[in-house]
Amino acid sequence: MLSKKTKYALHALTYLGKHKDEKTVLIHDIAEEHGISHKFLENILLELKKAGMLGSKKGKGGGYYLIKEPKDIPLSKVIRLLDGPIALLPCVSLNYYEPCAECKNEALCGINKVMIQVRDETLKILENKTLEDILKTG
Amino acid sequence: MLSKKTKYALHALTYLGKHKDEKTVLIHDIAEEHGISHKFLENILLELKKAGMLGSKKGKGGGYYLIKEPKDIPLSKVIRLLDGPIALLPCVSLNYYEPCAECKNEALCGINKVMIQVRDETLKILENKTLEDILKTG
DNA sequence: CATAAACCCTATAAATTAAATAGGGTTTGT
DNA sequence: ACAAACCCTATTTAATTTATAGGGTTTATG
Repeated sequence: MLSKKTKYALHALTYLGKHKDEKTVLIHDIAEEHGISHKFLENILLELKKAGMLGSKKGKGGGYYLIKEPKDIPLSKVIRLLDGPIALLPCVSLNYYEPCAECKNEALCGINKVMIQVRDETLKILENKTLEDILKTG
Repeated sequence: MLSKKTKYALHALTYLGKHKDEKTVLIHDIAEEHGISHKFLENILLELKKAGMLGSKKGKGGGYYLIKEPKDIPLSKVIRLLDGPIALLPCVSLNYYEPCAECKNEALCGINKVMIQVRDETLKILENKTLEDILKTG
């Protein structure tokens, strides 16, 4: 399951996508709309900003805004950023690889092999679903 | 990512699959092979047994054994049993449904809609990969 | 140019979940 | 009878997630 961080991030991105015509959107408004803690959401928006998905404007009248087209924000990117690996095991993660302690020889491990296949097929799904899909479906 | 419980369960099932010709296999042997705590693994094997994937024989000379064909043990079943939902959000889980607190109207939620699609495609993968795939690939 | 609005940043605390341990009970082959 | 091995439940520990706290910096506006 996705963490609340990722879930909140998706809600925030959706909110920003729906208010694309406005210059900026306040943290406060997103937090209130979904009943999320303002401060918790703030941390999440900062991470999204650092990752290059959002822009922001400081000072009075400031706020956040999307700096990418919704179709260019795949779920895989949001999930990786806030939740970490998409792979089911560390030994098959592309971005967060670590060997598995209980596995003596990865090259001979059938679990490893199958999980690589699962990872590749899962990635196909999560790289193809984007914020645009969320916006048009909602 | 999968919990250690699920990972250990997969290793145990794989071990049992590889030793299908022997009548029973000891917890101890599986635990030692993979450097897993005997007691922790014991709890996992009990769960697998209650779920109907394993049989066991008590007393001296006893142990565990597979009671299903490896092809009839899909990853989805093992993951659901030990890790819970496969869906990425509680509001789209088939087996562990719960509404999302931050979502006012599920019927109008684009995140919900997209996650249903992700769930269905993910299930296709995890229901089709079975212990047999692990055994033949290893 | 003072003020208030709003984002920026880091650290810490609280809550929850996962992982491991403990300790005995029951069954069964020899 | 005895020891090997599974069975069961509860508790403890560790790790992670979630949330809070507290100030810092920037900027529009009157």
